[in-house]
Amino acid sequence: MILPAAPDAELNLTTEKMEKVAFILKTTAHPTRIAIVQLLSGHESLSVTDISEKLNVEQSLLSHHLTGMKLKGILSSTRDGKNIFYSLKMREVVDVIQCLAACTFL
Amino acid sequence: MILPAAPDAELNLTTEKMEKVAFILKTTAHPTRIAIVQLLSGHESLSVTDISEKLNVEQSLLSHHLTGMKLKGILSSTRDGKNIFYSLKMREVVDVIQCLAACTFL
DNA sequence: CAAACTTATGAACAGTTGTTCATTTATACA
DNA sequence: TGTATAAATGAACAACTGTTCATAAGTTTG
Repeated sequence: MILPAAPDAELNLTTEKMEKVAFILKTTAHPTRIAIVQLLSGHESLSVTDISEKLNVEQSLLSHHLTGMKLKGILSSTRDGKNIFYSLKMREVVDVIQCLAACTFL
Repeated sequence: MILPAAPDAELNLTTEKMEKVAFILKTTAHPTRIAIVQLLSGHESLSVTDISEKLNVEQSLLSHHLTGMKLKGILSSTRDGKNIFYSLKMREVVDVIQCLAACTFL
């Protein structure tokens, strides 16, 4: 059973975990990548072309972002014919973004 | 009233908010800075020397991290005599780290 | 198989970030 | 006022990141 964190609980991470958390944060910390997460949070999966059109990001640049995020475990992909479909693998990042986005002062 | 996010809720952020979220994530995405947040989550405030000793980070480097985090609104500081005490201003980052840290696969 | 389409890759480059070191500023106290 | 202590600053530099461009690789269809 996973206990929900009490408000303002004291953190208690090992060095290793801090590095992993930093890694995930870093991987997500970019407007385009957040937009990708946001978009995929509302769709089971989308092709590169879909994402490129919806976000208005050029193919090559998007591909770099996508492959990076896949490499780091945030996304997964499968090919269907000519298309490659990406989907959210690490759904927790949605919660993280949600959490920060809920901050009234932003 | 702020509603808690439903599990796997769809994100819906404006471009501006995505940039702000990215900014916060980026500011936090570093093992030392996460360690700082962790440490301060358990103390009202700590001096630079306190933090330096507890985290084993050299004074100047720590100062760079601290002033950066303060500049970006994550920390605040007040002087008391020779010491400068830092404390957590944006407590939401604790929740963000908490959330990610709770991922079982980390 | 050639042409069209979709996505990935790699080189190149600018810009940013993390770190170290030396120096400076601010405060306390003898 | 001089010395000690605490923290900030700035220059310098290596490492990393984001972006563009040109090209390659995989797939479908004629």
